[in-house]
Amino acid sequence: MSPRRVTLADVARTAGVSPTTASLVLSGRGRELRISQDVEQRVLKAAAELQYRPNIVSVGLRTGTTRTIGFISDTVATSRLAGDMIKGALEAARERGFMLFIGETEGDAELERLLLQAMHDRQVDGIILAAMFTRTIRVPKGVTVTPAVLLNALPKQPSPLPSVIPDEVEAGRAAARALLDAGHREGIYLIGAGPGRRNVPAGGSVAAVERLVGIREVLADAGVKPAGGRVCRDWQPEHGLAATRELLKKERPRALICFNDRLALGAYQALDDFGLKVPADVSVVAFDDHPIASWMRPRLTTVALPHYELGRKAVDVLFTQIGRDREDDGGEGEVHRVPMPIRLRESIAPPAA
Amino acid sequence: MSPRRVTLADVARTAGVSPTTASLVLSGRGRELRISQDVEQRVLKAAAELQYRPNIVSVGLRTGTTRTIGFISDTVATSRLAGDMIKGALEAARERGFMLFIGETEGDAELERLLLQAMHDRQVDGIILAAMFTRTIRVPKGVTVTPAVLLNALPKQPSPLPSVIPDEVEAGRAAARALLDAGHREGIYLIGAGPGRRNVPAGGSVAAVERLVGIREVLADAGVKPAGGRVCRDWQPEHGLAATRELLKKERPRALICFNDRLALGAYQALDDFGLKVPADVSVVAFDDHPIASWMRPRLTTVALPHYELGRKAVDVLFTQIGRDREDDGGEGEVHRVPMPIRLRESIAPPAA
DNA sequence: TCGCACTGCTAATCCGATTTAGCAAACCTG
DNA sequence: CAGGTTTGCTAAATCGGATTAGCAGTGCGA
Repeated sequence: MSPRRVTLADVARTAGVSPTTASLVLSGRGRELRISQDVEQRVLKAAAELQYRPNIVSVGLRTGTTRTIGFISDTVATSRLAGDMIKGALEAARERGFMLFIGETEGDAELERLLLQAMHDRQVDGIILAAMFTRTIRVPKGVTVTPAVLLNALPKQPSPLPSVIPDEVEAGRAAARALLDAGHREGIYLIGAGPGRRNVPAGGSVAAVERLVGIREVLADAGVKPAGGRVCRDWQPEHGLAATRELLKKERPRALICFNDRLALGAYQALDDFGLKVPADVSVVAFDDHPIASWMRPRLTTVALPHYELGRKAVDVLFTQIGRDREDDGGEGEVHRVPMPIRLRESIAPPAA
Repeated sequence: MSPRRVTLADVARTAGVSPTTASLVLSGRGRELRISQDVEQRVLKAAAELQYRPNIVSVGLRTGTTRTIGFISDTVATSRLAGDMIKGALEAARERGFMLFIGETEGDAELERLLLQAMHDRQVDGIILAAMFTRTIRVPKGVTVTPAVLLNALPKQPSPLPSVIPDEVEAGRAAARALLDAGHREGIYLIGAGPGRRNVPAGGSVAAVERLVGIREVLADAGVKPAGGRVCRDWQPEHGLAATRELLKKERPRALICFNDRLALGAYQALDDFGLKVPADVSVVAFDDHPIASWMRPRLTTVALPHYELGRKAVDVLFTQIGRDREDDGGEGEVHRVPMPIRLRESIAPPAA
């Protein structure tokens, strides 16, 4: 062990005052409690010289606040997306002098319970419950004893917890608008879900439902109707490949709205198989802004999931919860929607004449 | 706030004993200190009924151990790779009842200092210093006051800290062996580094150096010499594309060893441009097992970076450090090498006759 | 019957801060 | 100059456990 941490008592001793006085000065309440300028200076000087830093564990025991928040997600590692959420949360927390505990449940309710316990045992000041893919989740009981926020998730049952989610409806609108802006009116097909409002994959994906709503709304407003669509059970490249191949056997699309970038990757392959060029023959727009989107040739225009911003926002919302005097815990939690910016790249062109 | 946490005093009261006795029983030292069976049972029963859980903050203050470890990396979010490392560390820690603080320095030494401070202030029991890309790092002073481990990194200056890194040399051997096993002897080109021992990109990438060593060793042992190689300044798809195009203008390779999967993605594109088929015309093997490796067509054979295992191993090593009585802190830190498994997929075939 | 060892438990202290209650000295005030 | 107020600081309690020192009560031998 190093030469032992410097404690408040050490500071008090070198300043020649009592620990009480030292504490008062260092917590900024010295003026208020009539500590003289002289003593104040001595304490400050001693603290600086000794490089005193309060022991947060001790403060935590006494005051109950540990300047720590718990971040529990269903999956951290599956994609870089979660990493960005964590990063956003991390930075927002750090700016306030807070640290993050992280935990991963892998969808296991028992593990979730254990993690929540472990965090409560460490007296976290608040908890962020994050989902990798936007979806509704069952809010575990025992979360509400502490300020908490749902991140990228909505409560399955009514709950007072606030949520932070991407604005998927607006994202759908943006994708559709991008095609309309390029002049597309016909031959617009959807890959992954649609064309009907109900044509969504099972599993309660919020993204599928809301993106579809936004797309249909903008198209309808422009008097355009999607020429067709394929629901994909899962949104992996192979499904995009299969669905697009299927489509190309019978139809000749002018534009594809793929429900995520991985589907679009498969769609590119299928288009290539049929000798169709992106974007000259077929325009493609997708969602997520996964790293592959900028590796694909031509680079894919896509509506980005703002993971970093979601993480930051969750911390912001959590802090307003912490700040609040938790009287008003009745009612439904607010839902905060974070904008999804469109990344215009090379996969959209005006329809060939 | 919930109905207040149950404390040891509560347990003692309902069991009708002193807090001391309750503490003794619950810490398992009851037998040793001659607490009667009867009392022991009463305490246990009371604890179970009240669902008592010790307040770790309090224990931390008294004993100095918080069942918490700090995980500081240069980048969390840039790739899913870090996510897997964190996941491995997370699970290994959880199995021992430990939680993880995470922090991200983004290469900023000042931020690193602040994070280390923040973690020390919270009395972490140990620290993992992780790098995203295997490399040598300057060990910040002040780390050694606590048990610590370098993850995916080697100390730049001599240091007593142990390191956990992927076994890149063996990975290089495995990649070369895979080609030899398929019957390749000629026209083997390296993309990203090589062919000479010194032909590595600037920046001190451990991966470049060690993979190259392993590749050259196995090839040399088989009496084979690489037909050529291209150093790529950065290992992104566009560099792989450019380097491979350059190569194909003059040469007709039979096999490519790409120094990572993203280079291989570019190489695939270049090969396609020249009308060459993988693996019929050219076999390709790479490193990392990035998610794209299994999305590429044909699916890429690659030597996997064992991020998950690296994370686990770092925690294991850290615990032996924590367990140790830190007398023997002289000498160099041990280096633990984690095997990199090869993922055989579809991108290697015997050379055409 | 006294002293001693042992058994079984508890009182008191400590970890490092915050916070409440209060005390001595200086200063007024009439 | 006694009595009250202010000023400026400190003692002591507290948070929730772990740990050390020690205290009754019993049994046993001399």
